[in-house]
Amino acid sequence: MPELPEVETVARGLRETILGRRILSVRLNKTDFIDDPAAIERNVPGRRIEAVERYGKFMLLRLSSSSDNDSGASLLVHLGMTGHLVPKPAAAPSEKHTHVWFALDDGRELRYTDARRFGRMAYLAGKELRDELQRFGAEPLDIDDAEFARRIRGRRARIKSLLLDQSVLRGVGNIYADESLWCAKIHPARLGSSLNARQAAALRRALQEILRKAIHLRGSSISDFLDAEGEPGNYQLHHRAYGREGKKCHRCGALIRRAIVAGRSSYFCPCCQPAPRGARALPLPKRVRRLPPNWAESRRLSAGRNAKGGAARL
DNA sequence: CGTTGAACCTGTTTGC
DNA sequence: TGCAAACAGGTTCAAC
Repeated sequence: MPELPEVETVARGLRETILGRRILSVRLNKTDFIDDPAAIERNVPGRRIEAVERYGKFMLLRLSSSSDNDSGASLLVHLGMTGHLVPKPAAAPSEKHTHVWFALDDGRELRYTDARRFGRMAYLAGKELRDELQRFGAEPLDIDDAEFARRIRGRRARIKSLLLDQSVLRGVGNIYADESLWCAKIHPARLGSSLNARQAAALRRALQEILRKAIHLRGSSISDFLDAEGEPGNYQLHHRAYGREGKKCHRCGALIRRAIVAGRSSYFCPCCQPAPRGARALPLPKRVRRLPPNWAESRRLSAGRNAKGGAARL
């Protein structure tokens, strides 16, 4: 589910709702997605949430230091594909697949729910934390043309693979990789080293514009993304490539195609995004893929929220 | 270096 | 209708 814009949306929401709260206690259900469950039970209770930051697709809950050398001690939360982190009144019934409850000092609980448990949670401080964060690449919203070109044009891997590689850029996932490649008219199977400076610059610009706009619209809700208020995002209404196999390209009218690149479904316009040698799209399916279950619901909410601009059609 | 496929786990959609 | 296969926005690891 969550890529950079979705995680940013959740982080902003939490910043407004739980900043400054003290965590009184922790309750755990399944723990196979937690690095060291005992470390959380031991270190988190009694701490205050002093900041909520996003780092790539991670959320960092910065905790007040309890004593010694644990300054900057943080709770790292990665939502995986189906994770939700939402504060609820302690009396509210817990959703299915809730695995962590942080009791707050105001009668609420910050709850982590994750059906697939592809997420990750860890308590990290000091060098452990620094080492963990160091593994990741540049922040996509901050990177400049020179740095972007350095990280992309020197590589022989496919551009799609590079965009998804968290040690190259932190926070880009399948949706925003495809959307920015469509916008910059670059085929996902192109090699990083095959892009000229102009194309790299166009891609960096497309990526940043799309991420900013997606954050503005509170992320994309394809099936089950919900922000920290339990609301879906609206950016899925602006997708130009992702999930649009067999539909018309908004630029040229050709039918959007799908191919597996870097092991992931990749959507592109065969006309605007010319394929490198050997890259082939999958045959178009007989029937267009069905819309995700809460599409109508998302559209309804977006209609209310963005009253002015007729929401783009899928 | 880079690619591919499998694995982690559950829910939903698709295809026969 | 029913059931099995395919698929899902993520990451990691082994094997080649």
